[in-house]
Amino acid sequence: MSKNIVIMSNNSSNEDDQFELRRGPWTLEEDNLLIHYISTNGEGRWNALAKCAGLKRTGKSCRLRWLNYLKPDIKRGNLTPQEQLLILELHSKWGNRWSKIAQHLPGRTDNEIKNYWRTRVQKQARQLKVDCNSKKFVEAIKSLWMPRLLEKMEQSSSIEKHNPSLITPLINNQEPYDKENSRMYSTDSMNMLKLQPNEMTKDVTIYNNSVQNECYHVESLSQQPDFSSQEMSISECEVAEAHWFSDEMAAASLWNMDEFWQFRKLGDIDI
DNA sequence: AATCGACTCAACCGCCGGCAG
DNA sequence: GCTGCCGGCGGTTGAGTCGAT
Repeated sequence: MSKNIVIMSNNSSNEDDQFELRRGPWTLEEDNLLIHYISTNGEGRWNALAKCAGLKRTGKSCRLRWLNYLKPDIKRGNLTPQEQLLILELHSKWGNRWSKIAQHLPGRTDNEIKNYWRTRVQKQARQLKVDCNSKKFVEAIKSLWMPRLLEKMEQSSSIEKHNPSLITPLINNQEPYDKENSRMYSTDSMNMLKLQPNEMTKDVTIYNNSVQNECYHVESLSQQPDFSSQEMSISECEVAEAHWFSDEMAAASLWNMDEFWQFRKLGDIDI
């Protein structure tokens, strides 16, 4: 028997109560069944839905497939800088509360955000030999990576002003803000101004952050710092981070924004 | 062209809380 | 109050893909 089929039983001798339960990847036919059923009957009551729709899947599996893949408003493709920034912001606030974070990224699922965090963010933490939940890593994010994302956002909005057609519609569709107070999230430590949602793609008043004026002498640096030492102060950490940023191997995989880290210019960050 | 390792992400698993009986 | 069911959530897995050698 295929490992993707499980015989389910409720301990009854009645053969009608036994059925094959499918597992693994969904077929197009199953997708169509689920979509069609939900479009006519709505979602919810997933176990009953699975049976009524004629799907040999658990209710959980149906729910997951619908919420993470089939739902019409699911947004596909890479996370925008805005979305990445928001994830970093919200994660520093709430930790691994993926569903809560996902509520503030329309069209993005908790699963997607979780995967992003595990594959992109945690990878960087591993390379730095630092716990991704540590204060040092959070500081590195806030003092270096978030500003980079903001710069990219500003760059995008600047390009948009001159040639709006170049900007992906995804950016314009973002509503990354707290619905309760209709203000975009911001990082106090970055002195970033609070923005109205519709300001996201307009001129962004960029934070006051020393990183902007940081001098990276990249040619003289080759070693990745060891962030694991608990004695290292935050300021030392920042210096070490600046050194680490010169490591193209490490930098190239940051946030899936490879082009970000190809700078080799002394005294400036050449995006 | 073949192999191998790293990476991605859809899907599953286990746990927990809410709720109805 | 107890029990069982269900939905939701976070953690984990593994098949598929891609790039390097």
